[in-house]
Amino acid sequence: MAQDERPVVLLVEDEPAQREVLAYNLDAEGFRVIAADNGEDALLLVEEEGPDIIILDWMMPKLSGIEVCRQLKMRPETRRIPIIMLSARAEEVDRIRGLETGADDYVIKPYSVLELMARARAQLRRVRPSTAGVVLEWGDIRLDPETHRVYRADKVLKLGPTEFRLLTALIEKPGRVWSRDQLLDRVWGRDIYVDTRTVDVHVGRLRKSLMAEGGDDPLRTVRGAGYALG
Amino acid sequence: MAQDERPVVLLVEDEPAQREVLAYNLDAEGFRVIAADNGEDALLLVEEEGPDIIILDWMMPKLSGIEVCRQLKMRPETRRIPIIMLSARAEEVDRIRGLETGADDYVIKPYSVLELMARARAQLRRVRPSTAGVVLEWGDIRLDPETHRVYRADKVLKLGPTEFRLLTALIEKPGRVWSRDQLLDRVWGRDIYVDTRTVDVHVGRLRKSLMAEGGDDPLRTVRGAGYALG
DNA sequence: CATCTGCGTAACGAGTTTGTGACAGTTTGA
DNA sequence: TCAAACTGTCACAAACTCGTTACGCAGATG
Repeated sequence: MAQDERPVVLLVEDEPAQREVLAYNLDAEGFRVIAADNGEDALLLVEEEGPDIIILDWMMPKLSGIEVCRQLKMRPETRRIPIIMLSARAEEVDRIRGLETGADDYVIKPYSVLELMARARAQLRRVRPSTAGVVLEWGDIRLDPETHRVYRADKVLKLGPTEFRLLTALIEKPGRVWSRDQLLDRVWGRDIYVDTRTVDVHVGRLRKSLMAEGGDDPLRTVRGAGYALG
Repeated sequence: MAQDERPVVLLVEDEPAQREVLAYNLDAEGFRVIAADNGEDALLLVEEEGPDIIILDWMMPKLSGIEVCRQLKMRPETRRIPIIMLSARAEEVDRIRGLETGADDYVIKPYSVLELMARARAQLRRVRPSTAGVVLEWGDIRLDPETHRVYRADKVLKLGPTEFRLLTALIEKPGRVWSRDQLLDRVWGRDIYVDTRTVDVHVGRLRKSLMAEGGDDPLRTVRGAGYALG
């Protein structure tokens, strides 16, 4: 799942004027917009960019919106991306067809831009509910206490329980140096007896995990004092 | 909670084999099915049961589907019930005629059962948009608290009561990690004494049910912390 | 330079946590 | 009433983590 700040919308519309208006509004709405003016390019962009939602015009050169929709909804790895269809035809029959091909919603031209924005947001909420809790961040490292997930540069990292608690302790006050004893208190618990060298080992393991996908070492060793994040 | 809040479909088809197949699928799709094998009975059942949607065969003894449709669409108290017509004739002329009589949609035999189901759902959504109240969704998993039904990729899953409650708890905040104790509180009840390992077993059972029709494991085990959906 | 102290890390066995099949008791529905 | 479905517990295996130790390197000290 793309964990960029802004959700990515793929806008597929062959009419440049329409495309520009929509792109502008979607951008203002907080989406990152990528666009295509035909079905073939659209399918390619889906693979390359993995958008969070797709807005798809019905009539298009090369590959119709219906066909693009059908193909995307057949593949397991893309079927979960919400698709909103745009059409100039108002007939009820068309509406039904649109739903049949698997489109998640359907807007008839001329539409209100606000309505389309609202529907886009609704679809996005449905598939990718926002984790509204507190997220701790430092640099490109993000730690979500609620989901117990740690990201670096938008990639999910795999940490052991102690590594997770250690990082939580460090990221709460970035830059601050903690002695080994302080860390033992905070991470292991006040009354547990563990050798202070254990801290070194776990800092080492955390370093390795944080750098598993590349990137600098974000942990700072302060000789004679302890450790800090940043 | 209402025991049977399922939408009612009236299935009118004189061919027993066809009727059975459709009835089975409609049931699996979440409809309560009532059936008739001729037009006269159909009209009676509409009065007695007030179905939410009607699937109507074209050719039938006593009173043809066209005639039933026309009569229903003339009466104000029944005209709003969506009607889907089935026909063996593929000619476009028939299609138009069907729509003229007031049918809301039209399916030509041989049809894909899935297609018919999709159209039935679409019609129902159109007339009765808030039929289901809140539906909880995550990815391709859908849970309808009102009908007590769980779908994955549009297929109905069979869950035990505890599995259902467990999934409900998890899907309310997708991604969030719940400790075993929290889950015991939420799913089993605050003051019940149950071993925490029971949670593991039910998570295992839920996993099995969710993956019965294929698909990834949507449940995440967070070692030392608990479980999460996604 | 020789020595000393602190730190990084591979390796390892012990201990913990989790997954799961089996089972007996209970509930549900026909 | 009976059969089927469901529940909670247990036991065992597998997977995973933990803390410790030992050894080598780097900086500091003199």
